[in-house]
Amino acid sequence: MATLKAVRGTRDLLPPETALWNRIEATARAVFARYNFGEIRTPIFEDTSLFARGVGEETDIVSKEMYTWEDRARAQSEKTQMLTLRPENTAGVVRAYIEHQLGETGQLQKIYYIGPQFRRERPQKGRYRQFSQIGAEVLGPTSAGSESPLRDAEVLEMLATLLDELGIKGWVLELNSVGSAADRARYNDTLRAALVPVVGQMCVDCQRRAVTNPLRVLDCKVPADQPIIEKLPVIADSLDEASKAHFDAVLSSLDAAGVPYTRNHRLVRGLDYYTRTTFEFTHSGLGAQNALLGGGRYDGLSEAIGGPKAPGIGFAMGEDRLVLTLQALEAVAQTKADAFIAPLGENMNPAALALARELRRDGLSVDLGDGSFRLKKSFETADKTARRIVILGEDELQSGILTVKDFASGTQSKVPRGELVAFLKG
RNA sequence: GCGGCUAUAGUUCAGCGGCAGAACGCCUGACUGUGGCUCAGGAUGUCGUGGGUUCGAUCCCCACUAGCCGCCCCA
Repeated sequence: MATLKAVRGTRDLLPPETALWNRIEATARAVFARYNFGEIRTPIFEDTSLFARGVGEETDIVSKEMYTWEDRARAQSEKTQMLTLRPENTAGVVRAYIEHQLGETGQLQKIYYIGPQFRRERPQKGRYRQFSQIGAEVLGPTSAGSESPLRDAEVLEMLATLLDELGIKGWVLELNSVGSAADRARYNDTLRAALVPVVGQMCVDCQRRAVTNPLRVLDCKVPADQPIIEKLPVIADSLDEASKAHFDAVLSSLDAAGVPYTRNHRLVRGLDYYTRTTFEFTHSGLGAQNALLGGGRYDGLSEAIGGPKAPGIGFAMGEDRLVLTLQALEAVAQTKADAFIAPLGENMNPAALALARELRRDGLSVDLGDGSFRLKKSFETADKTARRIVILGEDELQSGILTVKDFASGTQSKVPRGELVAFLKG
């Protein structure tokens, strides 16, 4: 029988790496709490039409990357339903916002999530079919200030803080505005027209993009095409006055807060729902998949899936990519237990468990060996998993004075049982 | 979905059309209640899977699977 393996694009996360995942998540939760965000947990699968309408039928995600299946009907009369493993979480959050009528509170909703997402792409480094995103959304009725550029700036400032606190050195914030839906349509026409005379000199991919999705031409990395792309009209010139003012206000708030950024006229994101501000935080250590996180404003998303007007802004961080970046930046240290208890002889095992229980109750992390181990083996094992070894033999049991050796210093001490906790905590 | 590279011990990797290798790690002992350093010894394995060529394939060929890199796209 063929051995079973994790399916393509999925993987197991093992210790000690999981400690890094936990640290990242704990740091994110702590930062979100300081900005007064609450956590949401939405289902891992949703009605397929949520993503079709929310993310956009024509996007790559919806058109070719979703895990979709027909749910089984339980009775003849029951209609089957198309379900999809969530490829991103913003649509689910907005669905929940609508379903629970959170707009009726009149308050700005500040929500974060941490969880797995699923896209059926070709796996490579930093790209998996099940991957984890940490994201947050700020949305609500216009009267709650959800449309304010201050919200955009605050989210970006929060992200700068979070990446700094995670210890991600060398991140770069790239910012653009894609304007309103009308602005974008106008720019699309402008771009299409500007491409007509030059597209013949460009790469085959660009010739295709010029027809299917002109905005994507801006993403082209072929060196020979760059001079042509440089001369194409930029979207900033197609924005209406309101979108321009919004973007300027975002930038001046970032300047005031001292958050560094670079404007990138060519930053075009692949989800249909983005309006006005779009951004990416990138890191050079990730290779081709260099985006640590991406996000933007989505003023029309709620309405697109049948809800009330609820402008919002949010982002999704690739947790897998944060892990890769941090692993490249620092060695992941194996955490060691405070003590390893080495019973000498199997008849000492019960007393060893009792001692371990005592120490653990006082908050110490304790590994427990086995009386069948020779002392040498206990030492070898202990040195790998703990900072100290506590020897529990007949002598120690009789006298109530335990032998403790510290591996870092090599010093050995005799410690009365009553003082052991204090000694190990010291 | 397309193109390129790769797949051999727990790990990192050599290797060759004719007995399967190294380093590190692991186990045992020198050392009977003392680890690290040292020394002596030991076990590593469907050579990714399936087919083909061949007297004989881990090696050559084909397909598949998986990983990595690039494209597409994205976190």
